Amino acid sequence: MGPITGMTPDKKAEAPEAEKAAGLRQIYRMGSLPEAVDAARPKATLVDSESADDELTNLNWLHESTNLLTYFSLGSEGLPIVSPIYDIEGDNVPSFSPSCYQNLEKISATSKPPYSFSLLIYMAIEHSPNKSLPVKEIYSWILERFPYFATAPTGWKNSVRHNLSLNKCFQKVERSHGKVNGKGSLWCVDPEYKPNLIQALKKQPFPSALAFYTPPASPPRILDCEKAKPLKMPKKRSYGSTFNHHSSINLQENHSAAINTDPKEDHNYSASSMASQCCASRSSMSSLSSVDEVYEFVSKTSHAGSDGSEGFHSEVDTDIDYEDDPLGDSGYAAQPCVDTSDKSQPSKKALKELCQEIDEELKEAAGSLLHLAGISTCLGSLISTAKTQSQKQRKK
DNA sequence: GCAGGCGTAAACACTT
DNA sequence: GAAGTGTTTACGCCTG
Repeated sequence: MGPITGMTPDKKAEAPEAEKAAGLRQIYRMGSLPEAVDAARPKATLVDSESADDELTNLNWLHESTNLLTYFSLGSEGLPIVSPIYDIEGDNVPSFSPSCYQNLEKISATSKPPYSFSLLIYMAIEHSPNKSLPVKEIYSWILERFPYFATAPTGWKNSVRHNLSLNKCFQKVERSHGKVNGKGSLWCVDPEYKPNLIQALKKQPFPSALAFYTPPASPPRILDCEKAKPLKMPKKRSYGSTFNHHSSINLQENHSAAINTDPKEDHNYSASSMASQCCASRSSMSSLSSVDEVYEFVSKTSHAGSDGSEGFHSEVDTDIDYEDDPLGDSGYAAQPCVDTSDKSQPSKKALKELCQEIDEELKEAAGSLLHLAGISTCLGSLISTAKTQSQKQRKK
C-alpha cells in the first residue's frame, strides 16, 4: 500500500529548503536573542546559589539579556508572521516586536517553518477563540502565518490531516448538535496533552515560544473538546508518544513550566534561556502573589460584574454561527458544541454557562496580569543586576 | 546501530 | 461524480 518511491522528488526538491531551515536554526542560535534566551533559562527548580550567581553575574549573559529586553515591548502590536505562538493564549499577551523577526520573516516566506505539523496545528487551534477548528481553518491559519505553504506541494495538507488523525494530542469533536456545518469535524487539543505540546513548543528555536506563553491562569477551560465526547476512542498510535503523558508537566499545578524538577525532562531545558527566565520570573511570581488569590479575586470580581458588567470580551459576545461567518475568527469559535437553539431563550443554565465563561476569561486575564508582573519582575531584576555590575566595574 | 519522532506519499472509505 | 475529510499504512530522514 505504501509508497514505493519513499522519498519522492518532492522531498528531494525540498532538500535545499531543509538546508535553509537548518541554516535558519543556526541563525536563531547564533543571534543574541535566542542565546540570551538560553542564558537565563533556569536549569532546575532551584539553581544552586553559586551557579545561579555565576549566571547572574555573567556580563555576557547580562549583555545578551539586556539586548533581548530591548527587543520586546509590552503591548506591541503586529504579528510576527513566523512566530505566532506568542499569541496562543490571547491577543493581549506582550510580544516581541515584529522587528526582531524581520529577517526571519523574509526567510520564512520561502522556507519551511521550524515547527512540526503537530505544533502548527496546535498553534492554529489555540489561536482560535474556542480552541477548536475545522481542518480547513487549520489550513487557512497555517497558510496565513506561513506563506511557505502557499507554494509548497499540497502534500502538506495531507500531513496536517495525517497528524490530526494520528496524533493523540488532537481530538475530533462534533460540530454543533444536530447541525451540519460543512464537511468534517472540529479539532481541538486534548487538554491532557496540552502541556506536552507547550513543552514541545519550548524546544523550538523561537524564544517567544516560551517567553510569552501565558500559563493557564485558570483551571483548564471547559472547551468544546471537553464538553463534547470525542468522536473516537484513543486510537492513535505512536505520534502522541512524543509527549509522554506520564512525564508531562502539569502547568496547572505548577505554572512555572520552565522549571522542571524531573531530571528526565531536564534535557528540554539543557540550555538555559531568557525565555524561561521570563517564565521563571513569572513562576517566581508565586512569591509575589498566589495565583489562587488572583483566581479568588478575579472570581469575585467576575461574579460582581457578571450581572451586567461590561468591557470584558467574552466568547459569547462573538457567538456568531460558523455558518454565517465561515471565515471570521469568531465563527467556529463560539458555536461548536453549543446548541444554538438555546440562544433564543437563554435558560438559567445558559446564563450560568455564560457567567462561567466570563469567569474563565477573567481568570485568563488574571493570568496575563501575572504574566506581565513576571516580566516586570524580570526586567527589574535584570536592570538592578546590570546596575550592580556596572557599578562593580566602575569601581575596578 | 537502534528507536522514536517526524514528514511525506498513497490508498481507501466516508461525507457533503 | 467531484471534492473534501479522515484513517491507515509504509517508507525515509534525522536526531538522541
